Amino acid sequence: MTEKQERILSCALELFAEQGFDATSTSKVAKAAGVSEGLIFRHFESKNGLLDAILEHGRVKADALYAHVLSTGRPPLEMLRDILTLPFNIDESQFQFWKLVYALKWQTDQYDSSMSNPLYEKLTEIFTKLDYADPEAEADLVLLFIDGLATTILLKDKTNLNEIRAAMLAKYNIDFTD
Amino acid sequence: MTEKQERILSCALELFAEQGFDATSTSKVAKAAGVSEGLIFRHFESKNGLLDAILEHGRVKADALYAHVLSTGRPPLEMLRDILTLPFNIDESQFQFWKLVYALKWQTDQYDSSMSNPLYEKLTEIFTKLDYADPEAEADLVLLFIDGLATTILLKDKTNLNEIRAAMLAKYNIDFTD
Amino acid sequence: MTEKQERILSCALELFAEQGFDATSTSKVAKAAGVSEGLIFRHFESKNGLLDAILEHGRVKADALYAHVLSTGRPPLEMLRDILTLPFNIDESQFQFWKLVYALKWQTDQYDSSMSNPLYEKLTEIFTKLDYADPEAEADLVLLFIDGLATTILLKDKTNLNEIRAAMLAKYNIDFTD
Amino acid sequence: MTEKQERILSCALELFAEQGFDATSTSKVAKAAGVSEGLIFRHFESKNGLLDAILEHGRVKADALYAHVLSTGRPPLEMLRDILTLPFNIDESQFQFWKLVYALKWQTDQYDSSMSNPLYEKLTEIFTKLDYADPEAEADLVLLFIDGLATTILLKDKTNLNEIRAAMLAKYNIDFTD
DNA sequence: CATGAATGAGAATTCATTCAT
DNA sequence: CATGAATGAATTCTCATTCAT
Repeated sequence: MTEKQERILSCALELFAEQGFDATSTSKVAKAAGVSEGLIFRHFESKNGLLDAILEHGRVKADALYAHVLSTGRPPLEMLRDILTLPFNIDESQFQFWKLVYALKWQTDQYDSSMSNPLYEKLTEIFTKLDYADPEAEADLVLLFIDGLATTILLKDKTNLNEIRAAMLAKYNIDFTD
Repeated sequence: MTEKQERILSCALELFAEQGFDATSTSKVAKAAGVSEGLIFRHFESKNGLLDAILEHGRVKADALYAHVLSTGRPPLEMLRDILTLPFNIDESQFQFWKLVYALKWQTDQYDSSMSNPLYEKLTEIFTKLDYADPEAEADLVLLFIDGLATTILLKDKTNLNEIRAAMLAKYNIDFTD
Repeated sequence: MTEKQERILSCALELFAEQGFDATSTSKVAKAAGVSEGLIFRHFESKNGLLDAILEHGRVKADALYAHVLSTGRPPLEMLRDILTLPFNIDESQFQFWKLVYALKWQTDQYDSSMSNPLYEKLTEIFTKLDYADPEAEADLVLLFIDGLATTILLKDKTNLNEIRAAMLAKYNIDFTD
Repeated sequence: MTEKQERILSCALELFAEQGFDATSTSKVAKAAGVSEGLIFRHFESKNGLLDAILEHGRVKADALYAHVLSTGRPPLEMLRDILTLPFNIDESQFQFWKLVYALKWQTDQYDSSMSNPLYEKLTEIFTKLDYADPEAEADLVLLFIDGLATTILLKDKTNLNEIRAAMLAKYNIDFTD
């Protein structure tokens, strides 16, 4: 991967995340990355190819983030806490990626549950172990929570996130002092 | 408002909601509504004007929906339950409107908290009455919940919404038998 | 059909015929016709749509030209003479159309025998009546002749066409004094 | 001439002949030949340079084909027969070359009579010897015949070529049993 | 000799918008 | 009120060509 290729990827991610995929022209991307517009197509075939490359790129990092959380053999409550607090750990470098992912959800035929499916299965497992009456519903509820949390973190200002986290964990009777 | 005007509004809402605002051309709207493209501009001045009209139109209905929930002098827990279950009451006619609103949130400079602000204040009031330690954080948490819920309802299939609702209300110790 | 539409058609025919379809950009056509480039697409959908419109337009005239030649109940030799001399009757207004048709033949998947099929059948009929040993081969030979003739007339200078016509008709023992 | 150079030439010939010169990008040629795009320009300077090389390459073979036909001191009728049947002798290896040559004829400023001029002069000579009234017209007629024949052979299926050949030679009273 | 990254001009096509009727 | 012809700018994408390695 050449330097220009990387510059295209990161500038495109930034613009797609901030302005939306449709609202960002390839010419804007090229200008931002300081390359000719043609180069985008030489490397990524099409504007959608560029998007795919960005998502693929980010998925790798996302998988790493999941990996720890999903690793086997840990106490259920600890895992639950980790899952519930996932969105709090989106650092600067991943911020834009997730913003893009969440924005794309709202575009028809772009919604892709593959990002949350492994979480869903793990959560069902956890709530089964914790003897919840309806583990699937609880898993859905947590995912829903995470979606709301991600929306809040990615879109609104993050002034009192800590308080929100505390209130949230309290709902699951999780000791949040860590 | 003429019949054609209404047809433009409803077709545009549908297309904007399903395909995205940017991805929907005025020509598609005109074709769908069975009117000339020029008419859109005569009535709504610009594509953004059309969007504004749609949002204004929907806001009226949304306000009606809020009105009951926000009316004063009701028991806090009842109000809380009503707020928490708001998204479950999005009927067919409002579905597209909210889908559009949520999709627009992710477009820069389109985010508009005006839709949730009155809720926030009411929630703070409620949690203060209920003697919560951090009413603002709880209010934020509920809004966040609602965002997640809306995402789930608007984007995913709605198979086990009832179970999710039950699990959710249980978290707030609300008797959900109604 | 508006005046601009007609100007697009005739300018496009001229350019396609003179420079080739691939070598003629829609921007050249627009400039030649004195219209905006967008108008071409509004009226003809695509560059290929424009080509189709041109061909359709010309086919009507071509059919008229064929009509007389293919009309029934005339002496075989007279019909044969008329067919053999068809290319000599391409007037100014049809010149470019046929040049385009012949040029397109050489583009893959553009070859379309529909233009010569009716002639083939009529010729077979004629040579059968004239008791030729192999009417199909003779029909093919005449079509081939016509292709060569068209090539000559459309591409080369037409100085001694009359002599060529005389020599040609002599081969079929046709009295060419008319 | 390196192997890659040859591969470029033959792949380009094939693509130019089948899809047309304008419709064939240098990138397609490079891909087909399994070489880098840059190599085409190193060896042939430009896309037109590549075309020239192809034509030059083919002309050598064409000249060889002509050489026998044009050789002096042979009976006129025999020569005439050989010329008339030239297109029947286009073998596989020359097929694409002639297809390209004929296709290019229809592109402005590409028409080049140099390929047929020597034939014209020889034909005039032949018909003068055979005491035809108008040798030039007869020469033109034969060339025209050859153009039609080439069109037929290069574009249409070649099912009954033998019958066509027989019918054709009969027109010139040539004994075709050979 | 050969590659492949890179470019800039131009290709077809789309789009929001205007305006005469 | 309503149409549809027309525009010009912008968009995605292609292409011949250059050049450092």
